[in-house]
Amino acid sequence: MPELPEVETVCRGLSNTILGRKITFADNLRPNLRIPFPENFGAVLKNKTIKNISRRAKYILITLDDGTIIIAHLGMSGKMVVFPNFQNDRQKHDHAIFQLDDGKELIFNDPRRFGLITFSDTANINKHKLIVNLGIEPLESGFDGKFLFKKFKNKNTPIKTAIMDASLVVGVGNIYACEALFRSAIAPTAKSGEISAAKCNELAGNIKNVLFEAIESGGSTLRDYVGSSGKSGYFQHRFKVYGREGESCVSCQNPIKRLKQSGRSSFYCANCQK
DNA sequence: CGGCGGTCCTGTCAGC
DNA sequence: TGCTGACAGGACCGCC
Repeated sequence: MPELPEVETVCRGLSNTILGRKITFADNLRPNLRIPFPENFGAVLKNKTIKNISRRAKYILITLDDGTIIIAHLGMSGKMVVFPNFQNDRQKHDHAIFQLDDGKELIFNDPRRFGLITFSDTANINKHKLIVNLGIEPLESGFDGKFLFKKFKNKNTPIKTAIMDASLVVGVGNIYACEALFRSAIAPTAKSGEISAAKCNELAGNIKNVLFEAIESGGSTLRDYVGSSGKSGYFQHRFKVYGREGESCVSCQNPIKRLKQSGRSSFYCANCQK
């Protein structure tokens, strides 16, 4: 999936292309993704105008002129792509379509169906089940070394698992967790409670930097991620450890290793990261 | 409550 | 060529 930089790239792309447009027709092409589509999906959206597009964690929030908010998540394999014309043929795994008053069409496609689309509204969005327990945004100023040091106190959880915990900090997925730990020279298995205040500062800074740089590069494309314009990202060419098992460390030339933590692959340099 | 494993689903790739 | 198993960007849920 898209991690935070990819979702941010999609949001920016959508803002540039569909903001202010009216939805003339919308439909879900199957009853559910990870959760069921809302009842009356098309009827609720018809003739509503798109007033705002934002992001909270990896959720895309599309606010309409009546206060309805479309909550969309791309899961592991989801895409939201704007086409210049209404499409005659539906592609495999197209699950929802939004036709706009300027003739463009927004399509939600998700092979693995780990994504979701549901509704909330401006009065209730912060209380929404999917939103209410989310932790701090990593690119906001409140996310810093002090914050991490405080949260990590007395925690036995491996640092990699901790920074991927969305109730602590959102949007740090497997790729950027690995990359930020490498930049900080911290082993993914290090106990979070044993990370010094100085190292927490370094780590918070590197999480921000790696996310910023990835957003600047239009995200990372592994298999088939594309932004809302259908373009690939470029940050994957700058991975130092992710997906590089057996290749040499860019810093010390020792081979990059891989291990499983909470069911996810962690890539790291055992020599550089302690 | 914290932490971990299983699970949802399809697609791709390596190995035999 | 075709089968099988491992693995993939996420995150919820339930179990200890």
